[in-house]
Amino acid sequence: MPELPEVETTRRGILPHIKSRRVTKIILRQEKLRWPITPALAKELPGQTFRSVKRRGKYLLLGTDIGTLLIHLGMSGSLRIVDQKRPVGKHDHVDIVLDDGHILRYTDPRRFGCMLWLQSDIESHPLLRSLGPEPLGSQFTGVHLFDRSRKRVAAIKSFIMDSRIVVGVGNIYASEALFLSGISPKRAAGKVSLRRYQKLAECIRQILQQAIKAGGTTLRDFTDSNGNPGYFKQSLRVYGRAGLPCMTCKKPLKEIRLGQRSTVYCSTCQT
DNA sequence: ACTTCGACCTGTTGGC
DNA sequence: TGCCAACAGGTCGAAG
Repeated sequence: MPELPEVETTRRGILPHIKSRRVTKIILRQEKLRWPITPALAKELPGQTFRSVKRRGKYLLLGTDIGTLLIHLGMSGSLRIVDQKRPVGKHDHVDIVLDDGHILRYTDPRRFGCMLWLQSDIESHPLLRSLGPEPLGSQFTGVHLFDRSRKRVAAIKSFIMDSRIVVGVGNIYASEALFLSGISPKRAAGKVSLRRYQKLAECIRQILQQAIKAGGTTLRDFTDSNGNPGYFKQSLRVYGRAGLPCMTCKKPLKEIRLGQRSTVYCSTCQT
């Protein structure tokens, strides 16, 4: 489900509801996520007040005075603000009950997400330590992509989806950004010119910003923290459009697999 | 250091 | 209608 725009949409949605709110209790219905939810989390979070709600790549970082709650939504996770009367669904694994009676509810059918309690040096945590720059930050440039890609033979799509290179670019937006920049997803990362990487960096930034503005992409079930879908799906040019005409040249879009991910592109417009 | 691939899960879709 | 395989927005960690 969530790539960077969907995670950012979630962050913005929950921020006003949880900032400065104290956790009164936590209800664990299923602790087996990608990694198990630890007893330490259940023990230490109650009583704490959320001071900050940040994002690093696709990780959400909910800061308190004594630790940080790190949440990843995996492939199918979501966070919603609900009230206490809301019925509990099959995949509603965690409720974080707040002092105003609302609940921050974590739902995740596939359980690829995680919820970890971090104490001390967030930066050096193994999951965060090796992450590349934020695509919407000033560190992310065409020069950065060019420098990191020299001698690499992997397909450029796999390269830009590698979180050590740049965070937050998943299958949808990688496909879209490559279409916008006219680069074939199959091209070896190491054989792309600086000029083209500058264009690509610009397109990645642009597509992510537009998607955030639209509230993310809802394919089947993504909604923001209030239950509203995102409207970026209608702006997708290639993802999910295999066989349909290219919006530029009208030829049918092709579909291949790269790094086990389905990849749609235009073999005429992308070279 | 880089690349590939299996693994983790459930739900949906499409073919027969 | 049922069954089964394939696939889905992610990414870690082992192995080559």
